[in-house]
Amino acid sequence: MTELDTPSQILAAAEARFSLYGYNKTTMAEIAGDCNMSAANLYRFYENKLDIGAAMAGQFFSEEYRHLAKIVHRDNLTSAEKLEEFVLLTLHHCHKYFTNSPRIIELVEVMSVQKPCVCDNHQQQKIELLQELLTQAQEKNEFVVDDVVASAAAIHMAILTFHLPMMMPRYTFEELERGARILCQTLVFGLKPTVIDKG
Amino acid sequence: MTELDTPSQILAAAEARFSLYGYNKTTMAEIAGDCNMSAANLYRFYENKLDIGAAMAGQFFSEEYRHLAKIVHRDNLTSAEKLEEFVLLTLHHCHKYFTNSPRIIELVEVMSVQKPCVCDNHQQQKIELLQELLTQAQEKNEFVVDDVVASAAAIHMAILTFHLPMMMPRYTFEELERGARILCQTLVFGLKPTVIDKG
DNA sequence: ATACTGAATATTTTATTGATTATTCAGTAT
DNA sequence: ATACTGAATAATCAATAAAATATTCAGTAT
Repeated sequence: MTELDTPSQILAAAEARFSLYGYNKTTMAEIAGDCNMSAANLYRFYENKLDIGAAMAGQFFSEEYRHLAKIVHRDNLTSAEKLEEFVLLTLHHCHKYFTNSPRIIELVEVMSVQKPCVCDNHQQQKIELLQELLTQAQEKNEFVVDDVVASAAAIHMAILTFHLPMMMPRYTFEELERGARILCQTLVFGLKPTVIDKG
Repeated sequence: MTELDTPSQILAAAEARFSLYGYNKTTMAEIAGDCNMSAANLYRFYENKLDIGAAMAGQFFSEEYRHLAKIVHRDNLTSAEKLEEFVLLTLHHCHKYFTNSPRIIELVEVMSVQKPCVCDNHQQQKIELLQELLTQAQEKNEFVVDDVVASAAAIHMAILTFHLPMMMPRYTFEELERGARILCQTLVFGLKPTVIDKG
């Protein structure tokens, strides 16, 4: 068991409290107490409580990011499969935390209002993964993409429903999963019939 | 100038107040005063204040619906053009009210929490228009759609960004419009290259 | 009966206060 | 100097009281 440096120790204590009691109900004094230090000392390592929350949300987001990146970098999937896996993983991640960890959702909601850059960064990273996916697909001649940056942004807008916690209660999980699959199918194959030119 | 019946007169007075001062800041006494009647009398025509708000939101929604229906029923547009017009009109409507009429947005937000059926009905109507669009397209051999109901639901999920007021401040209008166009293009033509089978 | 009102009651909002919590800082220990 | 604390201050939250508002209803006028 390797020793944690003080910032990590603080973050671990905060994570335990935030997960169990929520961001708002956790006090700096409690986090400090768990670390056997005074509340004042926390400020030597984090600017304020919001920064501790941001650090934890950052970890949470980067966990999702690593999974998504893994999908994009796998070499045994077609681009179409990668896109679908990408969207379904996004949905599963969001749905899982929405149903099982209302405390984490609370943290994310606080951040999206009071520290939006944390969420914005995560969204931007996901857009960049989509760009990478499209660029790969372009190179393998699996997709034809005129403007990778613009298309990634558009796809990201389209799959918003599947990573907004507020959308989870509006649909059943099955509806969302079905919608995600059909949307991906449509994005890949299009609504137009495939032209078979026998000439 | 045709005389308004009492319910319409009340609704007109409420509309004026809600538009100018917002739903929450408008009192039943004020609406009644504008109609030269007592507050108690309003209850002979509407169950409560929420119902007056719902009636007004209903008008607001049905205005958008009429415009969208007009697009779906036009006969000089291809299905692809209809889909794009549909999404762009949705975006323009949302953006216009978000930027020019924060009071209307307030009303819609109150309804979405306290009388969600009003908003749900509107969404359902829009989904049905999309179903109609897809059915038409199917008949004209412009689109190939396996399951019209499921596809309409999926497309509706995908274009959510363009009718959620909360999304308006996250992007510039140009970004949203560009995203909407590219998304529609992608939904119609797909990301895959069109197969030209010369066999 | 129908259309309405004024006054009574119930509910919601707003303002006020006290208590809790976040944050700062002067100062102690090493 | 570096790591930390206790106590002071500032900001936020929770409980309450006061005011405003929504809603009901007994009753008046036509």
